[in-house]
Amino acid sequence: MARNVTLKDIAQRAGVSYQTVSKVLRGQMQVTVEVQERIFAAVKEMDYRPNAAARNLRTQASHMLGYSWQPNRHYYFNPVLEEFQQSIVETAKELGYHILLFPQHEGDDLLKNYQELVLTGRVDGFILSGMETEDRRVPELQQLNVPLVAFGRTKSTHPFPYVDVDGQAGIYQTVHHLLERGHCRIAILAWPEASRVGTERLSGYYQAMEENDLAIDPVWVVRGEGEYKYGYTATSRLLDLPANRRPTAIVTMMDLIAVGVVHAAQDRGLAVGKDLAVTGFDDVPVFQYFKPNLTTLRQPVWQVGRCAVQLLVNLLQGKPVDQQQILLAPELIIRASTAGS
Amino acid sequence: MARNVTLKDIAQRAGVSYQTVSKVLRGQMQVTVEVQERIFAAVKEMDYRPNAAARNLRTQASHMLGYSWQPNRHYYFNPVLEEFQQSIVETAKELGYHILLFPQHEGDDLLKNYQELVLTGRVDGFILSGMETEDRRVPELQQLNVPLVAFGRTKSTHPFPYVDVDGQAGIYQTVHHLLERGHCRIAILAWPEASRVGTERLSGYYQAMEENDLAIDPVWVVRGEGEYKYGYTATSRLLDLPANRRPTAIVTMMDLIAVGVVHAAQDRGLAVGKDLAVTGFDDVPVFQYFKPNLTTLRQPVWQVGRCAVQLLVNLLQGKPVDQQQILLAPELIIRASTAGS
DNA sequence: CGTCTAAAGGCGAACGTTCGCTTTTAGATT
DNA sequence: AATCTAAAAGCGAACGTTCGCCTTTAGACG
Repeated sequence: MARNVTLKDIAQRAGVSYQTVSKVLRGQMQVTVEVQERIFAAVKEMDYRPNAAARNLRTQASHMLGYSWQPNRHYYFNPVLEEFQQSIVETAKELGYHILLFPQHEGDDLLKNYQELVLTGRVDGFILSGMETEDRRVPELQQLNVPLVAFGRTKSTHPFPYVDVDGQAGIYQTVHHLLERGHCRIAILAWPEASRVGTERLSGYYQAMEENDLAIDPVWVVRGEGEYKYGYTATSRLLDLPANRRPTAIVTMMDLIAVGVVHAAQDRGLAVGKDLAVTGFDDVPVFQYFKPNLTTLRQPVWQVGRCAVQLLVNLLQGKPVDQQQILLAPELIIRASTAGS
Repeated sequence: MARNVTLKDIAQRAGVSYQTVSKVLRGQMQVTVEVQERIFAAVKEMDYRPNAAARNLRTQASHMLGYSWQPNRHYYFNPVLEEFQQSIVETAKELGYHILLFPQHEGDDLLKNYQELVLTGRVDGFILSGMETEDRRVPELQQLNVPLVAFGRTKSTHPFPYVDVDGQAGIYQTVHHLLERGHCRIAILAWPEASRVGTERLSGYYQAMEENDLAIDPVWVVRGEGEYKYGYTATSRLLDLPANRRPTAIVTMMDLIAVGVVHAAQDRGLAVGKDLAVTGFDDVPVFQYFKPNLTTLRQPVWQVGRCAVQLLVNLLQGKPVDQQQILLAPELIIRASTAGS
């Protein structure tokens, strides 16, 4: 590979000192028009690019952001990963940053891995996703004094910058939609009590039901873990209830769970959308090939990525930020699974 | 953030010159046991990490690999992305490298983007995936003299290092399996003639059929583009054939296409697995929730990632490599969609 | 006892920037 | 015509490494 073009090469050709070239290129210095033109011409002709390592060394910043997510331990199926990655890469690029990949496996020694990246100066800050209720990453990074922005909140009392989707508003909207369709016995497959996201979404359900003065049978609120199977078994139990307590609609917090619900209903000969309404969460693209198509909440993943990167970069550059905690509303997509009869 | 610990800090504490510390830490120099112990003790106590930017500047290498893939332009659904990313990150880490994210959108000015990364010295080489038959990235990167390893081949006559899955062997195996199950009218939904991968996989079909002295009705070999819809419409046409020419098994090159096939068959009241055998390609995890489960070819994605990174790093470090073109066999996973009657 | 040798460690320089201060130049002001 | 001032450009130093060569030291040998 040919030796790289440096500031000195440009300076020589333009007949100025190399420091002047540096300043002119970054707009830190005023020079006569001729000099400026000579410099820009030389840059163009020689195809000069500033050396990243030298710049990083001098400015003590890498212009790299680490992106950390927690891979699903069971199998590879992360509906928002690709979209999110693309949005953060694109936004970072616009702001002059790059994204370094940094998956965080179950058993990994977190602290050590993060230190490795931070103390070597390889990254300036982190974007975290796949947040858990009690996420170890947040306190540990904060202790290291590393700027971070998370996609999602934790239970932590210590405030930190995040961008999240307003699950409460989303579920509220969903339940509202079902009420409009005439349902009044609505069940919800929630998550364990310890789940922060779950609890918050559930409150959207309570809110909508209360606003319409509907009594909630305690058995309609199911708490449980798991995905497809959870949806299937929980639904079987709900459908075993006597007719006057049996729900006519089931709200879930994940498309895959909703698919479990659909299958449980179909296995009993029920027509989903007609005999039973079902809703999901996430709008996973591939489920468009399931019948019936799912009414679901689409997260504004792209926008979350944009906000997160913008926020992080502002923090890094010491710019004032108006909001360190951002909440975005999901969009209700109405499809056949709640079509009504 | 506290000032970073440097070689000089360690040197001072250990009572040697900082250059000596550098050499000892990298095993380039022999010193007395006492000195060595003093150095290691100081490193440990002060938690020293070499500064990446300084090291990169001096060694003219970034120890970063760019990972470039071409996002699906229609929607986000890349079954192997996450697994592949994790395998390359893990392998890179073992070899002292990091992965920089670099999605390549449709309309992007390739050359400019790559130059940006390479000429600034931000990455040492590239891992490419999502290869197209005539992939512009390969010649352009080669012209820039940038080391690369691809996941997949192109039609290019110019040889380049790649790791790929042996689609011919995979389809051969699949057809062989169907023959054993007693099928002899086997159709295949191939890709357009221009597709390199498609043509190669198709040859596995011809090979298996010929070895068993089976005549191939030309209408069984369908060429077409698209995904789900292609599977659906092509199947409808095949099932319209008169009984003595109608295939009893359909081989596809993608799970999603296979799902289209399954739906087309089911819509005519056929029982897939019994009346019609169907096979996919990729073993997309989420299709385990489709009925019937698909017989499919699982790509050794993790191993591909490992090989690709190892190969690239060897090339970068000028180590001798025995094989620049690596072919790995996919694994046939037999499930209900070819169960037989 | 002087000389040679290898091992142990030191030292200057360079990688390509950016930063802050100094010098030169040209034009305006007294 | 001497002085002042701001604009234009230059210059040395530093960021934290690695590299190659040089110096010192101690022990072996004739």
